[in-house]
Amino acid sequence: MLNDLLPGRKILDVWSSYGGVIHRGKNHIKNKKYFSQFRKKVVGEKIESVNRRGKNVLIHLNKNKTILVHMKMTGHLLFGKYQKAGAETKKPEGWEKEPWFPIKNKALQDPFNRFIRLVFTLSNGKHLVLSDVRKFAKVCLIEKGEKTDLDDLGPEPLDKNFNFEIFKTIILHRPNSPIKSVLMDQGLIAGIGNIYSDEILWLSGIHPESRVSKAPEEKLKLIFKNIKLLLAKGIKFKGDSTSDYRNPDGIRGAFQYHHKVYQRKGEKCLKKGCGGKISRIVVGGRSAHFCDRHQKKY
DNA sequence: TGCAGTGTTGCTTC
DNA sequence: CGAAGCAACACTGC
Repeated sequence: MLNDLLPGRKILDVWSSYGGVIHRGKNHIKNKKYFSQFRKKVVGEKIESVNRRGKNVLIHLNKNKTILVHMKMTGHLLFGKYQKAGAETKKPEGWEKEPWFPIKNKALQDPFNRFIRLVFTLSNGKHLVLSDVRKFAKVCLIEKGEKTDLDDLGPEPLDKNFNFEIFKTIILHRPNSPIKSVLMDQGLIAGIGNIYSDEILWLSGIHPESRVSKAPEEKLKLIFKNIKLLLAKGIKFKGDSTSDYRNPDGIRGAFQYHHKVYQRKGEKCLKKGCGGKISRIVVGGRSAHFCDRHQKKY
């Protein structure tokens, strides 16, 4: 979607609401002065293309520079016409926390889009903004040859070359770990988060705490198949807006309407004829939802 | 009212 | 090496 909107536009200016939204190098190093360095390097550049690696959005500029955006829990990128409040301008109600607000666009005026921490002013009167309630999101500039977080990511699960044998080899590097933690380890496989791991394991009929090496081959095959299936479904429905996530046009994704287990604690299992109930436990520090009947623990 | 919970990840400690 | 616990942060819902 951003790849339809951004390429060809020039970055005219960058604004941020707090020092620290811009990070540098590997491992999340924060420093207020990085913002001015970042701004100097990207202003005047033209956006060539946009793509994704794992959970990172990559905005490629000319001269071998790439802006990396990781939205973490509550970040989302929005695109449209925005205005910065001044002495004369009046903001919509509820938008007092940050100075930027969208002009004449109902979807962008969604209350979950209020937390505008970073603004790229683009050519032709449009803006790319980052809304992020919890301020976990991270943005950094990658210059050619620099080491980045991307170097540590596992393969893309939707890549045609990512086959069952590769999957099996990768996850068996952590034979005694719970399967859910392994699926969510970005260094093993890139891009699977908490919601998708729960949904993958429900569909595969395997308990989130199952040890990788104990799971039978046919279960691993099922998990492999369902990773591809559910990530593709997530993309098809334009993401999951259980919480605050919005698409670049400000509109909700629809994957939340297709949850079978995530956040269904205490409700009936939706698998035909199962009759089980959904439980919630903590695995690897994250909430894990599963059916107490048809998800087998190995 | 207080506290658990939250599309995530990195650091510290053991 | 790996696992657990905590930290970053702000808000919602029970």
